[in-house]
Amino acid sequence: MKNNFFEDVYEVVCLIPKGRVTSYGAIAKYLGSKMSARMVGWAMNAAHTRPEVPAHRVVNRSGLLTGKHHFGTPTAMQEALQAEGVQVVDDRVVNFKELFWDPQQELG
DNA sequence: ACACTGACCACTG
DNA sequence: CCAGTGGCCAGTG
Repeated sequence: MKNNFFEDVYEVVCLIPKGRVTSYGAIAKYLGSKMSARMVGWAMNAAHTRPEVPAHRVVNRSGLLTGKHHFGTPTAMQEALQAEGVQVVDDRVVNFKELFWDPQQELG
């Protein structure tokens, strides 16, 4: 695989603490100008090939579970989050602002 | 090489 | 709050 690209995204996603969430844009910023939020979303599509990647912890900038349709079932993402103690209502992370985990801030 | 798409984001009015 | 616009970069037909 020449796409290290994905590996960088996966690495950051795997670093997200349990019960916390982050956004595509935050990951993009952390990885640098080489990455854009759209690319992160695109990379997450390939995350299906990496079961170790907690893709459910990645939501859009408003805490909306935009990627839920890419999981096996429509409720898989929500249930995965709730299983970690993250409350989800109407496809949106409750208290998202508090649970938000910024890699740029937390890692360096 | 061209056009279109995509789990997005920020800015403007 | 909502709609429109531009940017981002790689994949696909």
